[in-house]
Amino acid sequence: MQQSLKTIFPNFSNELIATIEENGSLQDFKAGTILMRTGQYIKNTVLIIKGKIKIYREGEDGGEFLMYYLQPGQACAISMICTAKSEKSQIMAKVVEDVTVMMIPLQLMDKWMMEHRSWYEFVIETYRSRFEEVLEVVDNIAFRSMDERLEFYLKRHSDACGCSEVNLSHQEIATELNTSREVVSRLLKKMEQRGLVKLNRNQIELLNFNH
Amino acid sequence: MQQSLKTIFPNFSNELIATIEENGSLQDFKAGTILMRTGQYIKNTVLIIKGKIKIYREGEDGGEFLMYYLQPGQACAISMICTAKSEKSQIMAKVVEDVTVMMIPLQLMDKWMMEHRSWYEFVIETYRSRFEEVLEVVDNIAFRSMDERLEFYLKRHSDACGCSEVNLSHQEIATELNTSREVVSRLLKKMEQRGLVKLNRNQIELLNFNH
DNA sequence: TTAGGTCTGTGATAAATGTTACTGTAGAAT
DNA sequence: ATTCTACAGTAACATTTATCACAGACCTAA
Repeated sequence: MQQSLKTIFPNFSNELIATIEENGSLQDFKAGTILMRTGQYIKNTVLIIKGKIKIYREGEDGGEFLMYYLQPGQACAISMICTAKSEKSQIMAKVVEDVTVMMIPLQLMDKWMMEHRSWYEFVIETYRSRFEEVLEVVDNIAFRSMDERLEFYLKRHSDACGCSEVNLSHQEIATELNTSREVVSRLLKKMEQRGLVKLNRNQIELLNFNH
Repeated sequence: MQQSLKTIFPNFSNELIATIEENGSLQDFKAGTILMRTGQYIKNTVLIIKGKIKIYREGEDGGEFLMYYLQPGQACAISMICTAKSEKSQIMAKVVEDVTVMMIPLQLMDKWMMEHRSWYEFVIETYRSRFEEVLEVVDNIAFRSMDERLEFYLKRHSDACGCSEVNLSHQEIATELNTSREVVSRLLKKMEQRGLVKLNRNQIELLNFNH
């Protein structure tokens, strides 16, 4: 286990890894599990060991707007930010591929900041990269039209899963972009005509996404 | 001066305040100054002592999308996040009301995190509140239509300036919402008919904004 | 006063997106 | 095989937003 933690978080010092193993608790969750809901109080910082998580912003009307993915070696920035004051979560986290996570009680998160340089740097880097990712999300919805956003969405999905097939229904995609299924269907059809994708049932093959 | 810094940043310890005064440099900028451009390297962390700054996300086509305001007692989260690694700025900062800022060299920002508990807490709280603010921006553009976004924009402006007059042209508002002047004019006209505002040249009076 | 600029209002039109309604197809369940 | 359901395609239409065109109001500078 020590070996694998070190592999996933190569920048952590050995003492930090030992401390994490001593104090953290390893937990598994199945795909589909909601790890965190908007408005819930946060009690742990979450490190992703294995699997994938999607982070959503929820609208009042029940929309689930996709913000970004969390992958092994990453951590939930919101959980880090909020733990300090045990604030409510501003986002919703859903497991999309069976995960193993390391749960770290909030008091330790704060304590380690002072004791472990590598933890401090990890936290700062997590803040930075998540902030940038959210800024990119703002770019997309503020400056781009739906067809560009759809392309970006598909590209990001393929980056995250490391494959060129998207196994999602048009409805699921529409929900995560906060638009309607018909719009997604139409735009995908146009992309197929442009030779960018091949459409099958419950699957979209990405063809020329070598941006 | 010590007195006034303590007033603006009440949570800072006395030692921290003394250290800031010793190492920081106080600078004034006129309204209209661009304090930071997208892509510039960041060399300082910026604390706002007096005045107001607007933070924008710039689009490739020259759009200037308003993210949030910075006010006395606050700091630029981006400058804090980026200084650690001397990264490029992802945003543009414009002075909208003559400011006095305290510039803090990036090495100190990092050093103080370990030495001053009140600085550490301030930085974490800055991250948290800015992150939340950006999430609210995402909400607006992802879930709301232009008329709601315009109302929110006006409300935020009046909150920031503490008055109920918005001295901006329709064109300026349109730019910051990334829409066109005509749309803003029309929506404002409708709001006037609903009794929410009174329209004058270069000025919008907010009437029933007691949300 | 006149000329030129900026700001605002508004109609006409275009384009993008959202909504409704209906169809057919594939696969699962019976 | 039949039925049921989720999924996908698409036409028709509504709404929202963007663009183009133009006119009048106001301000400033000559």
